[in-house]
Amino acid sequence: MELPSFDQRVYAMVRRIPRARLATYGQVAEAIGAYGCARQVGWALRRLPLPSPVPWHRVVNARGQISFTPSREGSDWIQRELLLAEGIPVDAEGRLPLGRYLWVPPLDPPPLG
DNA sequence: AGAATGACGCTGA
DNA sequence: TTCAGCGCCATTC
Repeated sequence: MELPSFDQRVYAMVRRIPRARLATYGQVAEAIGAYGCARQVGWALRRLPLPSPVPWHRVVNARGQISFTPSREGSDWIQRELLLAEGIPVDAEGRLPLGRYLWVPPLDPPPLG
């Protein structure tokens, strides 16, 4: 068996974000045991072929804002549309009420209860 | 190998 | 609250 790659772990974790909930890059990184690797999470999502079953649009930055950049070639605006479709209000600058929709990541399994 | 880049995050002004 | 600066680290050149 081959250990899951970093990308695979990111995708598996993002898949666990429920509909109409939001997570930050840092949150996802920490949840897969890669604290401090928020940027790598962004790259992993960037490599995701679209469309995808992975709810990548539910991941935003810690400032509660969609990360807009030309390098995304429009996926940032698609992200805004997908979030609106889930009922999450997003203003023209990509800002959203992160606190009200923040996802609670699964905690590390305790050693023995 | 060394430098630049970036879908990030925290701190201080 | 907004903004600049710095730390971060895999990827890319």
